[in-house]
Amino acid sequence: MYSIKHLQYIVALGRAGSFSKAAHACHVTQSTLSLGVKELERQMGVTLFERSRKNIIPTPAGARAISHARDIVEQSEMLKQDMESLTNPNAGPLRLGAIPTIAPYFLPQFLPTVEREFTKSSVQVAEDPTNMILDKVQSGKMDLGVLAFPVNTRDLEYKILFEENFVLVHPHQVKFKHAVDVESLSHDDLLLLRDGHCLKDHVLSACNVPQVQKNQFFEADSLHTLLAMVNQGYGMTLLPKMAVDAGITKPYPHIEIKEFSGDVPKRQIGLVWRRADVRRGSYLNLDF
Amino acid sequence: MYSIKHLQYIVALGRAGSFSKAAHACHVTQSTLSLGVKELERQMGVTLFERSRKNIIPTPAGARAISHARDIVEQSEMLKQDMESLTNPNAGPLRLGAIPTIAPYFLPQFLPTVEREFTKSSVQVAEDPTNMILDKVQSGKMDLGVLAFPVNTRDLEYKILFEENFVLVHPHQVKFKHAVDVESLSHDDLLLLRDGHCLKDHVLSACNVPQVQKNQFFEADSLHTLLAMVNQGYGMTLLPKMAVDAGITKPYPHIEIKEFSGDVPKRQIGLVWRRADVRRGSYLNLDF
DNA sequence: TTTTTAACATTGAAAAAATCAATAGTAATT
DNA sequence: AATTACTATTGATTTTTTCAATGTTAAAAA
Repeated sequence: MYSIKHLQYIVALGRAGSFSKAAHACHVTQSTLSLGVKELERQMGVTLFERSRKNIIPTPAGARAISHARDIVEQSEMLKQDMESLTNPNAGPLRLGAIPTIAPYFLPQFLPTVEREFTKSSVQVAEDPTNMILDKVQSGKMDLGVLAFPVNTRDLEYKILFEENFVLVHPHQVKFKHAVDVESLSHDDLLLLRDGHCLKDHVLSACNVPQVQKNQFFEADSLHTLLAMVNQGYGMTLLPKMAVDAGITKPYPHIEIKEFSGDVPKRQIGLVWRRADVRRGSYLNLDF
Repeated sequence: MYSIKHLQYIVALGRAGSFSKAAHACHVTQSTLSLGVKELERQMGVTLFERSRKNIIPTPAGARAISHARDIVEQSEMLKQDMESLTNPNAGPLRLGAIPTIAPYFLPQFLPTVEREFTKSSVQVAEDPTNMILDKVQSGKMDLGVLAFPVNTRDLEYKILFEENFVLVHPHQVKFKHAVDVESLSHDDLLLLRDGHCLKDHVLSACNVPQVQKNQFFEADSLHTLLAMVNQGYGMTLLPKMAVDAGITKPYPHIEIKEFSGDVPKRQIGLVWRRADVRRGSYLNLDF
């Protein structure tokens, strides 16, 4: 493989038309440049320059080589500049992923914080289910995941940002006289998301229902579907308070919200990333 | 300056996702590749890869670097291939120049010979006066010149191809009873090309006219102008026989051609090139 | 837990390459 | 014939590259 230094030599020699001048331009001695050019000619198996006392003229092959060499040297300069602009490890795009039951309500509030920490980065956001996020972060296709905990983070590092309370969402006609307690809820009336959504697991766990016991027929794929069902009186569900605060229940007139008393069911929202990520320190700085 | 070899290492590492696999792909040991990548990171002042046992993932800067590196390595491969296709020194364009009083009549016959010798080259032809050709050949802007001799070839090498006789071109009304002799010509009736055309010098020299003596009023810039004047009866001129054979006098009805007897005036046609030109050997092969 | 395995990092020695200063050689010029 | 202005070559020195062997570490297996 050729040496970029040698390629610089022939570019300079083509420009200067003299070994000594070219050597001076390259800040090396004439013998060094002579040897460098000779070595390139040996490697290429081609004479690159006609030598005479008067002037040094590229052969046809030399002219081609110089033109290639110019490109290569230029690209190498660009690479150098590019790297200089990236000495801050926080430079470069930050690929962020969040689960669907968090993204719409949490990200609008959280992104400004992220952008404050990553001023040199463009933030790219993707919405994916928990396992997809874990896969992508682990494989390097994504940098930072926003997840609901508890979750098995495999060998990723994580940080809890805050706790998120659940609230009860029930149809108008169902009446609760006083405060509601998790224990008093009928498990059979619970409407839940489809398998794979971590919200389902977290709700079941919050209500102390063993995963195996529940085998319900109805499975929604989004909170809106869930709410529409509640609105029709088919049952009730637990929602993250944050989603309710964001107004997700507004379109459903027959719905009522009730906060839990006593042992409030909750889940945690947090971040995951690769332990070895160069931006690890900045992830740890992120708070909410 | 970065080493292309090292750039190959990071491309391979980005592809393989493992130091040992990348090292194997590059036919070096793992430690060599590790050191190479480390050295690049030192030179760039940036961490290029997240290292962990599981997988090696490019940092944002690393991804940029790899993309540049791929380009550079690829260009270097192209350069190598290009040079391999040019190991024959006769490859590459052959830039040929001929003087205007030769080009139209001689080149059509001569070019096939040239192309037989330079099968790997495209031949580029330019028409220039003698001194321009000498300048261009000397400075490397042109490779091979076709000139009329004698001429001062400076430090260029040359080769005579053949001798070219002059013929007399005179108006119809001027009668020559027998054979014409150079000595018998009236110098005052000679029509000549403008200064700078070597044909003028050669004709004058062929007719034994000292350069200083002639100070004529009329100076043409092409053979056609000259012939038109002869056709009108303004005088006579000498033309290369080759031009006449090519039919240059056909359009002029009042013109007559007469070959010289005795000491026929003539000039030589030949080639010039730089002594150091890699294709010198092939130039010497050219014959006519 | 302990062992094993499969990585990457580090080390030290040896080989290869790059560099320079000095010198030789060579056309062209004085 | 001497001088000048080049490029080529040489030999010593320094730097770089490379490898084999070893160290280290985290995950997987026993």
